[in-house]
Amino acid sequence: MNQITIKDLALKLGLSTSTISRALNDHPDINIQTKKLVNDLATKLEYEPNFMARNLQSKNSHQIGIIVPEIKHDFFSKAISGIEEVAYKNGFTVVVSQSNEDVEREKLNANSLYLNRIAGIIVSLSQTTKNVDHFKTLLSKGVKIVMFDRVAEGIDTYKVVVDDYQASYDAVKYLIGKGFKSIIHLAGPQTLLNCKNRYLGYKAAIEDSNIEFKEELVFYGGMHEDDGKMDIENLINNKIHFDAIFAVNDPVAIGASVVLKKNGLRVPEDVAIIGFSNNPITEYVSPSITTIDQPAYEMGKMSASILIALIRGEEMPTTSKNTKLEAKLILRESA
Amino acid sequence: MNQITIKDLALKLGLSTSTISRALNDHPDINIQTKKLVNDLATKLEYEPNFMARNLQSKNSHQIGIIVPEIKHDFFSKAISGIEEVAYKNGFTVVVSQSNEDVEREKLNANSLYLNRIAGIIVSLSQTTKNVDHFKTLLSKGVKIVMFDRVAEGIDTYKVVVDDYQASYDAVKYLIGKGFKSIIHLAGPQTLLNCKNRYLGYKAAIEDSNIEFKEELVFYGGMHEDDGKMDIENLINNKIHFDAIFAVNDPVAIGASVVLKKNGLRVPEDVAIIGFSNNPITEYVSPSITTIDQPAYEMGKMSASILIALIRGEEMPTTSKNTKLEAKLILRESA
DNA sequence: GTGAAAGCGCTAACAT
DNA sequence: ATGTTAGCGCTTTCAC
Repeated sequence: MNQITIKDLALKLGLSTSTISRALNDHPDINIQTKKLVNDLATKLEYEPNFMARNLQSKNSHQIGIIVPEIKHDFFSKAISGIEEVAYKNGFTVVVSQSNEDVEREKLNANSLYLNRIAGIIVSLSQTTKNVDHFKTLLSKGVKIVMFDRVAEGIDTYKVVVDDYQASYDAVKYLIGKGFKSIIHLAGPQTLLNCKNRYLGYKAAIEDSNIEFKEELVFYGGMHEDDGKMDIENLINNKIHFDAIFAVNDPVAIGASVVLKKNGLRVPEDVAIIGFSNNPITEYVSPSITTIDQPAYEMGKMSASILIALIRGEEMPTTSKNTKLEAKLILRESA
Repeated sequence: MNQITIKDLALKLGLSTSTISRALNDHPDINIQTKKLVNDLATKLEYEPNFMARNLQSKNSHQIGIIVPEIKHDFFSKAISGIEEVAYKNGFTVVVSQSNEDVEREKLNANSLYLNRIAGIIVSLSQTTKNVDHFKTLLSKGVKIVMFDRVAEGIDTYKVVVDDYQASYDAVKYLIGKGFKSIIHLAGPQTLLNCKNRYLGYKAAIEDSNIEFKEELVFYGGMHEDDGKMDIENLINNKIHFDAIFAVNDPVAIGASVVLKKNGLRVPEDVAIIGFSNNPITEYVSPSITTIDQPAYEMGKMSASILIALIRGEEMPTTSKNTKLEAKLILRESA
């Protein structure tokens, strides 16, 4: 573990550490021959710069912190891959942490990243995050933050989302066009802006048609499979009539589908279903689930590009603080 | 971004930085009143220690690096959660990176972790990793390494696996007991020890029964869905007879299942299938896939415990360098 | 073109 | 119980 340092190189070459440092960093002042000398010895001795020392000196770490609810969700793991892609290309490494849908864990993660003097944070909020004061604090301390997908209102930072409103609007319009009349919405936490927009898109689509909007047909819950199951079980037990479901995301849609089948209801003949995110599993379940594709990988890349520009104080890749990427309806068997 | 440092505290309190440092770290020598004084001011001023400086000084980072093929696989994301769990409890943070099944990327990731003076590395090898010289190099530089699931032979480090041999043996014995006679094996890269053991378990189960073992019934390929598809397509095109499949993992099993269905073959009546890993998707596909459950979360926790003990030079939680956890057959519709 | 010296924030041996 | 000093490995002014 005995690391070669620039001091070692300096000693062997009879030069000063500053010359070594400059040579290694290709500083214009240094004689080209000296540079060669230094670099040759460095490779020969397998010199590896100590990033910790360099970071301490330069006061920033070239590490990007990511906080997502759960990496096991296909959407998030794809987004992370996108972030990694851009990060590596720009000489940044990536630290991933999960909030497990728990605000408290989210706070801990955020703070721990900060203590490690992370260069910036890319975050997608947990379900239980009601307010984002912990991120506002970091922001005020100068930490660069980009939010994606699960973003919050009322925090002044860059955000990368999909046009949740429009995509939801289109999906529900599609259901209406197919003749469905009692379309319920299994909604997510309205503190999350994307969930709110999905709800608003649903509402607008209904109101723009000749159907009466009923708030009683909106059921607010979580974003897991169990939430979808519970909602539909309740509806069936209470004999509430509906012929289509617009779910806030795919797990909820799948949970709903499972319960419907168990109760002898046919999908889509008796009840149609549309989910959100295009999780690969939606293609495998039977019936396969109609859903909305979010460009997860692209969202990750975009978030990273923005964050890195922010860190470097460079020109931003986007004009607006709110980047909206396109999402599109993927037709399958369930609707 | 102007950080409060111990120097600031020292100045305000008229004490030396060393006293502040010791007070903050609860050093026994320090007067209890002084400690209170220091800690109170620290909280008041929102002092946050600079980990980079601390790490530079102590020459280690309290960061654990993870390298997995792809985080989107349920097995790996669960394992990562397990690692995180233990890491956080012990004051370590976690840096995740993906090799994308590419050795070259794996090498880059490993080296980048090393340059960042990571405290240790937990790795599950990529499919394309034929030799592990890059890890041997790190090992010789004193980096602590733990391998899990996709481990290699011929490298002297701690490993956490499932009893792949026994689990495979049991699965194939189960198929034989059900009366299947032409059981093929869709095998993974034999450079990965777990793949090799799954193959050996398959072979032993066959040989221990009254069935002739035929190497022609073993098909070596990758670990993705497409590999399973390709193999089965070829078999069908070449009219090779088989009545059961033991696949090296779930994606391969699912790929096989899809092609069988497409060709009008019934699962399990015409061909039975058993996968490996208990990916949640195996429960959702139709027919659901019989598979072997690996305790992913536990494996992650165990790997992290071992690595941290290794880093701290503490007593090891395991007696052997090879930890084997139990895997068990989960019966579903496909076999 | 190169060197000397200071400092990033923190810790720890060695005083006192 | 507290202070002084040095140093972790690197970069960067300021000299020459």
